[in-house]
Amino acid sequence: MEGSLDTKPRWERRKDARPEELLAAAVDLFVERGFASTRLEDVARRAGVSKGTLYLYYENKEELFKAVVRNSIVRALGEAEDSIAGFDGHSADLLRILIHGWWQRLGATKASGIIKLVMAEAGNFPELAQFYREEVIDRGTKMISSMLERAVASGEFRPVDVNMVTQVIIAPMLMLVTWRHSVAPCNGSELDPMVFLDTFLDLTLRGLLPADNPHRTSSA
Amino acid sequence: MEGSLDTKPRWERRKDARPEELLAAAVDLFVERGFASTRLEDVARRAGVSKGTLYLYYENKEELFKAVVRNSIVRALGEAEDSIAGFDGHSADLLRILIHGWWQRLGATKASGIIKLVMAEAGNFPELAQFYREEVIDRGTKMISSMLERAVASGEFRPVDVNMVTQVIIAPMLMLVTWRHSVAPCNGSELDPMVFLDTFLDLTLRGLLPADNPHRTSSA
Amino acid sequence: MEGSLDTKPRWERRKDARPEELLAAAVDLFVERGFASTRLEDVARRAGVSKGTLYLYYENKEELFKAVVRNSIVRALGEAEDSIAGFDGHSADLLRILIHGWWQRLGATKASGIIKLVMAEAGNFPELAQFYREEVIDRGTKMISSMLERAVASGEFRPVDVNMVTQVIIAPMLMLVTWRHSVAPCNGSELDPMVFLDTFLDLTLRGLLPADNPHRTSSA
Amino acid sequence: MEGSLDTKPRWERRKDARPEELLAAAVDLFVERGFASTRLEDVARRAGVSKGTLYLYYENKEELFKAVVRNSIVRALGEAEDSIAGFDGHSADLLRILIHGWWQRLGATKASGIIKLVMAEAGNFPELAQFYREEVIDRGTKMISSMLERAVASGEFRPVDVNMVTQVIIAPMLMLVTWRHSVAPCNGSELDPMVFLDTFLDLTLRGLLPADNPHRTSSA
DNA sequence: GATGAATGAGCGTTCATTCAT
DNA sequence: CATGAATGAACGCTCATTCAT
Repeated sequence: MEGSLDTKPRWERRKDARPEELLAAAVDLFVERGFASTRLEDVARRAGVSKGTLYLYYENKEELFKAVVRNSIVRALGEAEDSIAGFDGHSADLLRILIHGWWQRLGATKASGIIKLVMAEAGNFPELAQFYREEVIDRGTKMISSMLERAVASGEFRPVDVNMVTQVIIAPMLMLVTWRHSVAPCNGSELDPMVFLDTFLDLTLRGLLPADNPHRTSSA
Repeated sequence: MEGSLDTKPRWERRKDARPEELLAAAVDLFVERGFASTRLEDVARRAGVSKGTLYLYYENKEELFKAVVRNSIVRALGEAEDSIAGFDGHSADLLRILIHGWWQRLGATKASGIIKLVMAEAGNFPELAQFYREEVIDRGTKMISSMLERAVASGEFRPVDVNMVTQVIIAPMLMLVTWRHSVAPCNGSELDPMVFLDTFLDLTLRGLLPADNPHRTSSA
Repeated sequence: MEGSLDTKPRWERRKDARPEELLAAAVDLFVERGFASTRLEDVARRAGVSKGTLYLYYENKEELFKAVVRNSIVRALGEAEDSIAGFDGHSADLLRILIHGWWQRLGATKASGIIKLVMAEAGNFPELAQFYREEVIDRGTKMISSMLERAVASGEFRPVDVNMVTQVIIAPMLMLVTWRHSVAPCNGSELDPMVFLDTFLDLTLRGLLPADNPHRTSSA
Repeated sequence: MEGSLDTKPRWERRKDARPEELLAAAVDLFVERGFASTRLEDVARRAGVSKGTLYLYYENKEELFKAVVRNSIVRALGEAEDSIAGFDGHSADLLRILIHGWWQRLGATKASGIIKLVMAEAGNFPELAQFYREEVIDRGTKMISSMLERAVASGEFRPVDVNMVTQVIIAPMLMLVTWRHSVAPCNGSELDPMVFLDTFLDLTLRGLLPADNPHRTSSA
């Protein structure tokens, strides 16, 4: 029964897999070496193909990088948006879910290195900076802002400066990423991400929720 | 009176100034473009000398970078060490002085971009990473740790896990740098550094000082 | 009645048509972009086949180009030879027929771009140059020369330096092609080909025909 | 006395010579192989330098080509303009001087291959096409047109369609170039350029000059 | 026969580094 | 000391050609 679902010749099945294989190799190297210092030939070799093959799937280095971003960060953003849309409960719990989901889907994965990389190198590659701003920053910011607005409007959260709080929420995630990829490797220091995020959540929710709200503790 | 301090002919003073001029040009460009993307020709041009001259003073790109680091971060570290050695007062005040001094001498200056740069690119340049670890990280860590140890030994601070607290103290400084150079430019967001650092100091000292210690408030 | 002429199944007729379709696509692109700059992938795509298929019909790029030349210029040359062989009249009229036929079958068609292309690029592709010399230049020259010799021998034309006159006859045709493909597009200038060719014919025949020959005017 | 005029160190004299050496190598190869097929490494090697050196003098391949054009065709155009400005005589003689000057300064030199090259390849390099149109075609056309206008206004030449005649004058020069670089090498044929140009001049001037003008014959 | 994925040699361009002057 | 011309290795990208299916 399963075999009947895939009647393609082997090389065609390979072709379907290629983009994924190339992206996998690309994330690894981009994270290891940064955008500028990653050689496409190395990406190709790590994916087990020749340099030319890479160009069958991605127009150039920047497009490859965009694909990596779309395949990790943008995808996770979409999933987060979906989980917001489908969520039916208190916004405090939604915020907890988002932050934890971010950690599991991005923060803890190799892809988080991409976030650090963009912070480090976007300045030198204006087209990438624009792409990242449009497809990640703007969209992510909007997602959190509108969630906050809804929560404020419904009275779940106290009236706050939504844009400011959005920044406050994003900050510790970037912090964690910086830590993992820049500080820890230089430093050997430890920082338990879950403890850090939960501390942050408790603190922030204490500020966002109206007084004496039972959602204050994560055990709620 | 002034002339007696510098009897060299002008061109020789110029010669003595060269390294400084080169370093000034180099910081600017390293901070603007990162290590890999900075072209030595641009550094030389900005310093008003030829490319070859640069090599008279610095063996190669990495040595130039090291010199930049020594001239800013390492120098500031030395000054901090001196101010510790010469300090005669309560360790809580010393910590305040160190943090504020860091902000004034490094955090608020262009050189803070170097810190971010190292976090971003050190991975690609192992020799730089090693240099930075030895001359900045290890030394800075040791400085803070020994200060803490002394304070704990003297009873000024409660007994704490010194290594852990060292990390806790370093973190917000890195945070601030990351914010200024990576987040703010992508984000337009604001973060008042002094407020941030003071908040951190109050919070941390509250944890470090024995109960009911008058040094708890910065006005003490 | 029509069906009886072609009893093959449709796909097989398609197969027979492939070479023609490929050649058609190839002329277009060679003329548009030149030999070196034409990508075989584009030729294949324009013919509606895959790149690999092209290689089933033509060994490589040069062979494809040769086929294009054979299918246009060489074929026209053959037809011209036939029309000479089958011609029964005065050589002056034959020359008129040849020149006009050349214009209709080649000069006015896309294939004339191939002539220009050879003039422009043959230098870079020695094998093509040799092929073109053997199959076009030598043969065309011989055709005209022998026609002239016959006409001189028969007394239709005055005794002339046959090789020289051959060049004189070829020149305006190349001129016209150069004009259409190299000068006009840079220049917006016009040049009525028929007027040009007729002027040339009148002029040349005036020189070739014995005095007071009634064939001097094209209306004869 | 002469030595005192050149006190530069040898390598500096070399530097002054480099552009010329590079241009010389470049004309040769561009004419031999065309624009697209000429490898910059070959140009460099022929000039006796490394590939990188070429880029010290010319930003890229197109700029190198433009420099070649400026150094030959555009320069000759300027000289022609000067000789028009400084000319004091009958326009028929001026036209003769221009045509003969063109042959000596361009037509008979290697640079004439550049003209052919542009006709052949400009289509594939839009920026080059634009450059050539602006700096050569437009300027050259304007030069001839205004000369004709002046001659017509002064009554030296009969009233004619100036733009049309301009094309008529340019045509045989392009013809000659095509002949030398495209036809002759394929053909072994000969065409005495001076005879060709003089024939053209006599013919054209016969059409331009008022009846019974003594300037009709070049011996005038 | 037909496909199209894969290859790899080749070229334009950049830039840290050297060295004759 | 200072110069800046010269080098050459490196890398992004292209495309004719091959070959497993």
